[in-house]
Amino acid sequence: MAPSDSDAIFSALADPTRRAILSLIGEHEELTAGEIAAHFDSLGRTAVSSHLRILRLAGLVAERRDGRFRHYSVTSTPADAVVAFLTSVYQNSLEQLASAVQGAATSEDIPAGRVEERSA
Amino acid sequence: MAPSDSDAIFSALADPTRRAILSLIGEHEELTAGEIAAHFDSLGRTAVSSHLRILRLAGLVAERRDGRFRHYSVTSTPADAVVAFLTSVYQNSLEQLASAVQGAATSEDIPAGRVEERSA
DNA sequence: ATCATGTGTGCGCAAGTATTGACAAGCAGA
DNA sequence: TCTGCTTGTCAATACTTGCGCACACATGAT
Repeated sequence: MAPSDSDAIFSALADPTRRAILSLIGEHEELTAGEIAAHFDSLGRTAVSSHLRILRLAGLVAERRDGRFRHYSVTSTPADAVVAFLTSVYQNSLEQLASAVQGAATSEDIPAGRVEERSA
Repeated sequence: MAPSDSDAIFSALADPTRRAILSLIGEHEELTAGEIAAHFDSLGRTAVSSHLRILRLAGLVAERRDGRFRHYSVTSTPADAVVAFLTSVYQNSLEQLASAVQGAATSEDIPAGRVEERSA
């Protein structure tokens, strides 16, 4: 199964910048590469593009081409691989995981606690 | 106290060998470093030890010293950082995430472990 | 044609990984 | 006690991977 390669997903998630990009996209519905690059102007466009490419190859984001723009959005399925791994390891703490997810899922789409990324 | 550094956790989870070690420990309650190294005899003891050290520093495993043995077990809380990130990104697909977790949470049988953070 | 958006490529630098050799800690036997 | 053996880690080395940057190219709008 190509879309859910655990290795690619976890590797992609390993980089804090990529997690920040993912969070940023998650906040909005769609974001262009330029918008993303503008948020991390400490990084060059090529760096952001590279991260986007890795995220895309891992199946974490989807690309929609609109003219010369490329809109990126988060995909819904990749979390499966992460959850699958978590369930295989943290069987004992799954209740907490389930409650955490449920607590967030019951509220429709409130901006759940922003994940605190590296505070450089 | 830093509630499990997201960066360290995701970095630790990035390596497939470490994920395999984590899964292996998760299957059993406790495993000694030698037991783990025996499972990956393609790796040397030092390599396994390094991975264990990284997992320990990330708070993913706990170490219990028993004579000259060191028993490793998975901790119960580290999933928090992963869940926090997942909820912040995949808000729209949380229902599916919740169902996936619930489906796997039905089989819990292990008493909760204790979180023992060892800082060097 | 000109400019803007976004990506691919090559290079340099940094971080991580596996191996070898050696060391500290602990148990068993004489 | 001391010696021998096992467990597990530390130190140093070499190899591989990955990130970020500068330049150039492809695509699309004016």
